[in-house]
Amino acid sequence: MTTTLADVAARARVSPATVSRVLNGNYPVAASTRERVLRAVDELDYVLNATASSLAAATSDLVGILVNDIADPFFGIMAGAAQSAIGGQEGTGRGGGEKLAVVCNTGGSPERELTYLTLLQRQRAAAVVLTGGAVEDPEHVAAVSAKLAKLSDAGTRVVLCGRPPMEGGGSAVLATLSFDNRGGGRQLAQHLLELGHRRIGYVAGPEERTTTRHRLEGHLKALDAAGIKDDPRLVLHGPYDRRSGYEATRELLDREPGLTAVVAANDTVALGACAAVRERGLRIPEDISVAGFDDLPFSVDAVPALTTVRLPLYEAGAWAGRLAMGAEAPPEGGVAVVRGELMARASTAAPGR
Amino acid sequence: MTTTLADVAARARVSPATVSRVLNGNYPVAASTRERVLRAVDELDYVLNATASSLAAATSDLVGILVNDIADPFFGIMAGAAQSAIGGQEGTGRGGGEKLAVVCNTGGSPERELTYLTLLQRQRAAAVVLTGGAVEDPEHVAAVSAKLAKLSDAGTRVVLCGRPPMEGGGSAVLATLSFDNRGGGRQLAQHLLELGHRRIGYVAGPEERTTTRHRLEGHLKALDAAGIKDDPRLVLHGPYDRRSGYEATRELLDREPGLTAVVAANDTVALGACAAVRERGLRIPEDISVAGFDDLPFSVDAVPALTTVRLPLYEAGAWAGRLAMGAEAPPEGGVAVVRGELMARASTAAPGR
DNA sequence: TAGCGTGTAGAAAGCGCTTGCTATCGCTGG
DNA sequence: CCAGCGATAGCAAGCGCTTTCTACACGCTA
Repeated sequence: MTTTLADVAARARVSPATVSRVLNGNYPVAASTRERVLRAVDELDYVLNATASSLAAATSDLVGILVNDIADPFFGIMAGAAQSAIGGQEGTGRGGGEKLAVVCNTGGSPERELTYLTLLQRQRAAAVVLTGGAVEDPEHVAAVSAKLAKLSDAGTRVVLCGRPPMEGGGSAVLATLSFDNRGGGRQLAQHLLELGHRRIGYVAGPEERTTTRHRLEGHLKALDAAGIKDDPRLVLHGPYDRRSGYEATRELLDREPGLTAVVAANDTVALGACAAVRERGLRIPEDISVAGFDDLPFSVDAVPALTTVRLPLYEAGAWAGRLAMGAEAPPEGGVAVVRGELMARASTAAPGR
Repeated sequence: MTTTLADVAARARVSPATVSRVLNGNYPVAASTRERVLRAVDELDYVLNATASSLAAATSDLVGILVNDIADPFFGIMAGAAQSAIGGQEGTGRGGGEKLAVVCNTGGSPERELTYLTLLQRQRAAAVVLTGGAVEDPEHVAAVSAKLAKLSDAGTRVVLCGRPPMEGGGSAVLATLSFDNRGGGRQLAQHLLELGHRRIGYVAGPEERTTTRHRLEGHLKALDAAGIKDDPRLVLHGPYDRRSGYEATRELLDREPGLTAVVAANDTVALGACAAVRERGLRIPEDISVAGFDDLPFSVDAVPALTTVRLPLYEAGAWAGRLAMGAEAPPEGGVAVVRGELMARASTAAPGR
């Protein structure tokens, strides 16, 4: 059978209570006793039963990190950073302290998001981190809101990372780190406007997500401020993947021969856009400027290096992780806006024709 | 306070045992009673306490998926597929059946791999899936082996996906799905040889990983069979990222002016290689052929479309997921070799000079 | 020398659920 | 007409830990 606390206690000739206290290290135990217990633990190769601990102590060491797309580095970087911040606290944790940070892939599906939240609620998770833009369907928003309230009531710390603050039900959320997507979109558009572009195509993300909407709003606002009126023919929606950028850009190039620049919803989409531009025999940036968003690791390596908005994904993820651990006080008001930084690189230049 | 089974039982005017049986659905309960219970569950918004269930039933609904790099789509796709296969079993699971599939990012670090395995052992995980190449350090191999044996003894199903079979200690492993990396490397090299290439550079992955070694071995074996002797100057090691491909390729181009092809450890690395080639003003494939490995989604979209070896990552991940669920019998002998398929595309052609 | 704080260890009562066994009830067949 | 049986429901004993409260030595002080 599996060895239990009692086995260890018997071998160390102490009571189970003492073993528990040695392992959790939050109660004075004489050095000699401690050592005896530790030796017994080693000899028996004992591993604490986390389910029993959780039940008895009414706490859990599980931390859930929800992501929209686990195959997308945007989420991978944030999730990895959060996981490091959470898991990397102690090295020698014999029994206590160690959290189990796990990432759950919703695939962008609202139902799966709720399913995972319920599953984590069942586990009485210590914390939950929700990353990435939210779906804007009111019904779903309400359902998530209610779920988060329950979790929060049950003592689970809820942190949002790269997601806009919840309207209303925000009291359930410990902290929100939201990206300034609007501002980033604006900066990018302004950059292109300053270079002299006037006909700018925009390949947006999926229609119903907050991230998509905010980036696009920033873009359009900047154009508007420059006196360029919104032209729906120059905006195309699609998933956040390379193919979408490729196809939408071909379409844009067809629709608008006078196009001099394409802004993509993110860097991955931008790479697809580049491919489409090149395929037409057009040069970047001489004929068409291309810009992305996020500044993923490959973007600086692209040829030509991609102009984009740098989001501190790693830093934000790590911050979220620390907040989820309760290792750090939440920002003022519970909400922090994380700004992006324009990275003007070789893929954008003054229009050449 | 949080509502418990007993609260539900009281409201439905039945015993806790009956509520438990309704929720788990593995014992006959009269339809009328069931309905009464279900209504009470709904009214009280009751959520099962998974830690208590696990403790009492000595089973867990946690399934861990370990990956080397969560920001790499190679792992993201496998993990996502496994998670779907595991989580997508039931939709309406009121109480039972639902597994919590979670991914843990080791970052390629052997210590973190072991830490996660211990954490999962503590949770008495139902299953563990290890993905991706293993580190070859004998000490670490032994430690992992021992850990897996413990897990297996405790009833955790252990599945390897995209990882070579464990030597010796394989009895702890329920099933191994290993990629035919050697065969893939060979196919790629043969393809280039048939096109007429003789001076082929190779940008390999990190030195101590099985995946790296196997792909390289296949490559060298094919060259050897064609009478081309191993030239260490044409093989460079580096991490599995774009930058590595970029830098190594610059180096190869410098070292060997007669080079006509570059094979990269994987597609991401290949993209870096392409960038380096283009930067030199060389054309792909006219001047230099480039090939990758994995056939990640972006590879077919690259310009020119990347020649590579397609690994059925999604299928393998889903298979691993089903095995981890115990939903499917393991392959004959516990080991299945998953073969890759050569995708000859536009980035390779006969050498032109 | 009696009285007491201090430092450690143990006893035991749960934590919220599952499940083997028992009890009840309405029928059916000999 | 009653033993016997199938279908349900309840009882109660844990699952392996944590933690409160209690117990026991000491070594002091008054």
